[in-house]
Amino acid sequence: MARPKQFDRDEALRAGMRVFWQQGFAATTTDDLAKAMGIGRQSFYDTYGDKRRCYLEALRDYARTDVGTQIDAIRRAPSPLQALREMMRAAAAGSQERRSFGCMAINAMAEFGATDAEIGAALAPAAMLIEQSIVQLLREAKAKGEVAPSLDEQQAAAAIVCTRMGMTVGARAGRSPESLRAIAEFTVDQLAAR
Amino acid sequence: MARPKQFDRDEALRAGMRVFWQQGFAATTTDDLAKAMGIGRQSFYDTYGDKRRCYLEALRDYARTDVGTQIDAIRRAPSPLQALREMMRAAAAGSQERRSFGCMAINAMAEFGATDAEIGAALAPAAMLIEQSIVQLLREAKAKGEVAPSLDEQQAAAAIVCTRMGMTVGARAGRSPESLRAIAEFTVDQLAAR
DNA sequence: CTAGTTCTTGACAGGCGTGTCCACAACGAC
DNA sequence: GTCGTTGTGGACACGCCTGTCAAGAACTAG
Repeated sequence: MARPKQFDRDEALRAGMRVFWQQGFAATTTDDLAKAMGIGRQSFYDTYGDKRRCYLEALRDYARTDVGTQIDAIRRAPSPLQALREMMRAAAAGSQERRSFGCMAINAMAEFGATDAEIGAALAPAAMLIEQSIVQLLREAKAKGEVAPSLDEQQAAAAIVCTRMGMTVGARAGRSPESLRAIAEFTVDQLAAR
Repeated sequence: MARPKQFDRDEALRAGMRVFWQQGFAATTTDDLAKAMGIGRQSFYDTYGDKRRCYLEALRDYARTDVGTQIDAIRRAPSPLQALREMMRAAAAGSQERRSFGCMAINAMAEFGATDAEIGAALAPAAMLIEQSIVQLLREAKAKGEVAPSLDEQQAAAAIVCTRMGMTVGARAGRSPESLRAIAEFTVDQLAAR
């Protein structure tokens, strides 16, 4: 063994993640990253490989954390529909700054489209998991009579995911938290059984 | 008068627009643009100023055209709800390639967020117009009894806009046209009076 | 046909960004 | 304390990208 790193690898990665998240991949320079991470150029390359690998690692980490947070929130909710409501409300919550970041995964989709296989592979599992969780939630909601028995869970889940994505893009573009909140309530109310 | 330009200004701009649209601002080089436009470097700078101005001009043109197309489609529809349906279906239509482009305005929001005032100003009117058109559509739908009288048009319109944005991002990320189509139908069916 | 203006083409300057090299410093093991 | 190993900081090479320059070609007006 020899000299240990003077910074925490994961902590620095999270700092870099925020820069990528806000600015996107192409607009971010390695200088931006090293500065934000509080480390030197060489340490950056030694630790993360290069800009792209660092981005991919940050993106994977983001996706994992983000999904984890959402799944946790679902578990804590008292009922399936309430879980859904919290999930939608979350897109309207947080500080102005936090909302202006949007979602790193969505920003990545917009920046790269489906052209980049590695990035697609980093995002697909998370997207799948979220959507499947919502399907599951809707099944339970149906069993409890919280939504109409005729509801197609797959379709509904896909639509909800899209609405949430759109809310996040809207948040990044500056849509007001009141409006976002109203959208969240409206979307869930629409699902509620009548 | 002297030597006229050997290319059509608007046509070349549209070619450049497609490059920006697909790759985003930061990832596009002036060489990419000139090549795609079929013009020389100097002609590019003479005609459009610089990269950023060209982007702004393309974005404004995109927004205007896109809004125009959607408004036209609304006018042609036989009923308000049908107009809405067509609008949502449109996000699922087109070739694989076309869908993989997503929407340039949404890509711009994701790339720049609300930080860039000029870009925000280029997008805001179009976003407003679309959303207001949907509000109007919903009012008419309500008058005709196509949707429930209790519907809040503002909230509903905002939610629909978000869903549509999310569909477009999904399309860019590779979501299947069948799934997109199903989301479109589901969203409009949810609105229909019961 | 001539003159004046504008477009076009290729080259180029300057700056920025990425990734590497190297010398030195710091640390752990013995 | 010494040695071997590993992190750090500064400098640097190289390429790419943006925006400009200059010279020549093309066109219109008169």
